Amino acid sequence: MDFKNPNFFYEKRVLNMIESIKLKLKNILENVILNRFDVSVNIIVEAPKRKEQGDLSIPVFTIAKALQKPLSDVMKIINETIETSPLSSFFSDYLAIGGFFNIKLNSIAIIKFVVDDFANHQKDYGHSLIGEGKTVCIDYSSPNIAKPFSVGHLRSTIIGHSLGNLLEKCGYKVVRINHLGDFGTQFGKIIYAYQHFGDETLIRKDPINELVKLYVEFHERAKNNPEMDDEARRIFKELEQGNPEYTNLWNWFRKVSLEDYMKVYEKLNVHFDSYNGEAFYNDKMQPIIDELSEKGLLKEDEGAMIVDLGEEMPPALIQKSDGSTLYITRDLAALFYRKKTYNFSKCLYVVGNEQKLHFEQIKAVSKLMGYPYDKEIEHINFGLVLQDGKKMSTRKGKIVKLDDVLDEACHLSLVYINEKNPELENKKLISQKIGVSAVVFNDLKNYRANDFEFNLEDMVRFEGQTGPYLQYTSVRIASILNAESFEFNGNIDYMRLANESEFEIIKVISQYQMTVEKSAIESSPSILAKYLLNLASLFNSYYGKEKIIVENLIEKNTKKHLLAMVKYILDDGMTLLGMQVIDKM
RNA sequence: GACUUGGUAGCUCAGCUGGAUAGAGCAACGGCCUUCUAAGCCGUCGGUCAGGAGUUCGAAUCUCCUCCGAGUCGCCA
Repeated sequence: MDFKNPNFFYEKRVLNMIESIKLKLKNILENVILNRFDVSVNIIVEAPKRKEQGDLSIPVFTIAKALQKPLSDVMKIINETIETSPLSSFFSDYLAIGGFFNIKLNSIAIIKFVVDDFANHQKDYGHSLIGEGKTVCIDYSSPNIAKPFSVGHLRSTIIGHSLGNLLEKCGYKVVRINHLGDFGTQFGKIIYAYQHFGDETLIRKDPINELVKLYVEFHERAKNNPEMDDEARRIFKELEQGNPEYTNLWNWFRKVSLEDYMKVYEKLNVHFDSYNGEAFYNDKMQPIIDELSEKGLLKEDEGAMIVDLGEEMPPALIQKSDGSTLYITRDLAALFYRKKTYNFSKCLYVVGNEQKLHFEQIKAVSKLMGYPYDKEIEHINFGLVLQDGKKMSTRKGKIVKLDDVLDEACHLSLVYINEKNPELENKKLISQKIGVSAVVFNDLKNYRANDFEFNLEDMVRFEGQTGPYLQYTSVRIASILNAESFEFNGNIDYMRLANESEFEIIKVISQYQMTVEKSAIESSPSILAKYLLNLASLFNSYYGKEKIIVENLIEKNTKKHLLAMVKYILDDGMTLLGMQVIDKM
């Protein structure tokens, strides 16, 4: 281990400097204790809760207990070990508080590292190599044709989009797949409804909304006429088998729906590599069914074909008693197709909590078939969009269209601009970027698996932990940095950055890469969202008490370096979340 | 009923591989703009971490039980 080598901490850039120090410290202490006492302990090196307590902290209780020695003796051993280790040059002070051995970092060394690291990488600061050479497929958005793009699909869309960005930042090759819900019994229903009580001219005028009306009406009528459901199933089966009349209608419905979705994707700035939906796999299911049959996994039950999954899970229904296929059959076909086409190392499905069982079944079936996909596919579940504590549904006609939500948010941000900065140019365009980003951030800031109460008022509130707060922070910095020319020239006063408020910011900056990796690995954009809020808050606090544009040139330049780093991370982070960056608001 | 998931400040939520005095934002109240964007900053108020038991030097975090909410449980997706 060559701690003196300046490149030591750049190794693969897997860990930032402080994390790296923590890990080395842990290893050194564990080794010393193992060698001296022949006792193996797990030593924790963490950050203390309060900043007066230093930068690193080692709880000594467990070690003392394992060694059966008093705390003070163990403290002494730790102190000696650290003092004689090459790490000591990164530390400036040691404090024993209660049962904790705390360490203050040598801030100058850390600051130099962070600032140099940043200057060397700039545009790809925070970029990681953990995904190099690996491909990840992400199945997200996947709206159901002939249904409006609801706020329910919003979650899948923006979580998936953000995960794609995060994974790319970590070096993965990402394949973004919009697995359109363009097949299934619902099409039998819509076609039935269209043929019995639809109106072509109305649909041409306002396609999506009319199709939704038909769908809703079908369900209302079917309540008292259960034979309509049988008829819809029959129609779908014929569609599956290529009935030309139904296929034409299907094509039409699909086309107009997709045109509608594209408008939303444009607003959200979301894109896909593939729009192969369920229908795409219509001719790719038979080989799967054959293989299941050959492997003796398929059996008949009440006229349907199922795969028995044992005690823990209900059986997977592969083929209905009328011979038509189901969602899971098409998903299996899609899985095999994606593996063959993209050779993914992971395939993520950004789909709601309620489909948990479905993905458990897919894993179980593929495992029974002898494939390792159960380890490669991952259900990125997310919570329901609730309204007044209840799930929103198109069947009951309670529809909240995403388009309306976005418009409302944009409109409100325009109202705010007129209030706060009426002279601003391009108000309309900027208000759209603020409004859409507010909706995106509002969704991503909470842990995805939890339910989500849909509240327009909270969403467009532009105070506190919101998208506009992040944008506003970036804008404030932009207005300083753009006032006169600035570049990273390294002409700075490191001592100044060692002041408490500056060093706090430096430490957070140094955690950016690790935060991005953690967000990507845990598929949790909320981790990054919380981090950005924290960074913005630290900056705003700093901004409130420090003047940046000062007479002293080196002081001014030093502060600008700090601001430029903060701004880069805010902008890069917002982009990763799928928000838009602006320089005036 | 079984399985999954959640219950932390009035509201929205962090924190959960056990660590120090449980944190933010909103709301309420009080300050701060002749000086880099006040969509901001500073401060005050606010908690039996659903309840109980257990493990531990130490529990919001782990285990068990109870209560409450949500989701899922073959011919929808």
